[in-house]
Amino acid sequence: MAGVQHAGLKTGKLRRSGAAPVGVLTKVLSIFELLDRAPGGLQLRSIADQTGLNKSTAYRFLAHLERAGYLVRDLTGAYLIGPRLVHLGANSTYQATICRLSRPAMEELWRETGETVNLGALDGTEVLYLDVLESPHHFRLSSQKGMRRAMNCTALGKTLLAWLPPATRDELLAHSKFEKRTPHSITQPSELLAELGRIQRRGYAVDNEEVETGACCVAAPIFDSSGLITASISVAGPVTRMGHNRIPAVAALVSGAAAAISRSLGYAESGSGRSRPVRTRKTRRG
Amino acid sequence: MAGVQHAGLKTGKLRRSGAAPVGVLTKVLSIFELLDRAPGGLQLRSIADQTGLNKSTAYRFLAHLERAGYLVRDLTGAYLIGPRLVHLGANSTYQATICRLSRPAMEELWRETGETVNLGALDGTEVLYLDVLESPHHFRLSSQKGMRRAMNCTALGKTLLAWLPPATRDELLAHSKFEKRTPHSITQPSELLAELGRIQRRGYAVDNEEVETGACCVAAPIFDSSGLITASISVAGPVTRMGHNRIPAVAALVSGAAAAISRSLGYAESGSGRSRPVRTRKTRRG
DNA sequence: AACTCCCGTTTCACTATGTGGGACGGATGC
DNA sequence: GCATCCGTCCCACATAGTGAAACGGGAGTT
Repeated sequence: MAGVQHAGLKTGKLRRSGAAPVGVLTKVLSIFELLDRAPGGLQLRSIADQTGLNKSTAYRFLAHLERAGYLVRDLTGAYLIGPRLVHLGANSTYQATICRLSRPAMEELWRETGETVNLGALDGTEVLYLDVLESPHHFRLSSQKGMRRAMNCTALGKTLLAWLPPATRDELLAHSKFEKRTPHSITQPSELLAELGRIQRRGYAVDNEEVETGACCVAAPIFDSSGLITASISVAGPVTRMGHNRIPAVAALVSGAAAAISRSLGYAESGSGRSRPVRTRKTRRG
Repeated sequence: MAGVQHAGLKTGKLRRSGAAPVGVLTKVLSIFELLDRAPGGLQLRSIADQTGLNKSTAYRFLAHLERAGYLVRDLTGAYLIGPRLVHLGANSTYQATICRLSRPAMEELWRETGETVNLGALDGTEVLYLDVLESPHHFRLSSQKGMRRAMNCTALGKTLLAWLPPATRDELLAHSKFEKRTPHSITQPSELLAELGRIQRRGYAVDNEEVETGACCVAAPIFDSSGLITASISVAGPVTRMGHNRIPAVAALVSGAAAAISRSLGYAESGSGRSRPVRTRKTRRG
């Protein structure tokens, strides 16, 4: 016990969701995240130091987690993320979760624009259409769930590429093939890279008759709680209804929907606080 | 203090960690595992019911986990495994962990047999060599880390196939091609299936000049804490040193090493405990 | 509208539970 | 030999977690 420390932040009542946090949980999650950042594993001592937990407390947690198969130890005694933790999300494909969480926003977008709404994610070197809501118009762009398309000529694909970490993106581009479906399709790598830069600066992607002559498409990125792009949402319609002057308005709606989905995935736009110290219990009378 | 006072056994020799379990952890992990088995998500009420937790308690945990990004909620309020949980093990590839944990057992096996020791895992439709310790003999079987081979003609591959869940195995076999590297290689699916049955009954796999004429290989399966096969370990040498009469002895050593690695991965051979009820705190009178 | 039922959320007094300083014993290194 | 450092274990203490009950609000029924 090192005296009273009120020195820390005295952020008043910033708590947005009601229930009080559980101390044990805060501590255990901080261990998870510490270990996630340490591929080589960590010893009890350094875990205790880096999380600010008491050595006994950390030990109790680690021992419990090890017995449960969530952590493993190597011969030096270092703790590593274990099999049970790695496989946790494996059953319910995460894509199904994204699909389900996106539904409300997709439906709202569908109502607002009256056009076909698509949800897509990266799958291998292609875009996989996770979900589609078709426009009620007779003249519409028809897609279907489960369909795949090349990255280079769709707004969904270009969006996914634009926000991918550079290293991942470059490796992906090296292995993917560029389709030329219309005269507008971008097939030059250098040209595509320039386009990705424009997209990122602008905040959304436009497919101007690049996949189908007469078709126009506007897409925005969806991020998860770790800040990585996990999916992309788009509105697609004939150029007759999606003229140049309508695109900014549609883009605003698509971006709004994408932001809403990101939020429900736990994405907090104020990309902040990497390492927050764990508050340990303090005796009341210091 | 009800319950845990003596923490059970006083066996100093067994490396079982003796720290008393943490109630909150037990409860939270039971929520994780419940949600992992429910791809469609679960409501607060049914989570509380199925884990035996009090509704308030479950709520507090769920709210905290949601705020931390470990869980997400769909519009009906159902809780789902969230992005942070899915990506937890993603940084340190799990294969690196297996490698590290296997080292001691591999080195012991290497000392005991004096032959080349291989560690392999399934990667796509092939065997990926995760680690290799080469025999000190001048006449030896040389392999290297990162190498890939077809499943059908290696002891490692046959082992991985033999213990795979049948559905996974069948799908895999349908998409993989069979190499015929020597006259002994098994290329008939029906013949391979029969061999897999023999392997599973026997407990280990033998490659008798199926990948290289004059080479012999003995492999055993490695399981993780969920009971799934995650890797395979083998000893490889020239038939001149690995004669038929030496194979049972080598197989015993390989199986021992495999079992040791499985144990360090959290595998408990007494395949039990699917659903244990969570012990909740009892009201005072009991 | 008014009533009912069923959830999720919040509250609050109580005490069982997690806590952490300290002790023990085994490695490793001067 | 002595000095460190580490993981493990112990135990009295008081705080943090607990859960019954109350609250609030949406959906269905009359």
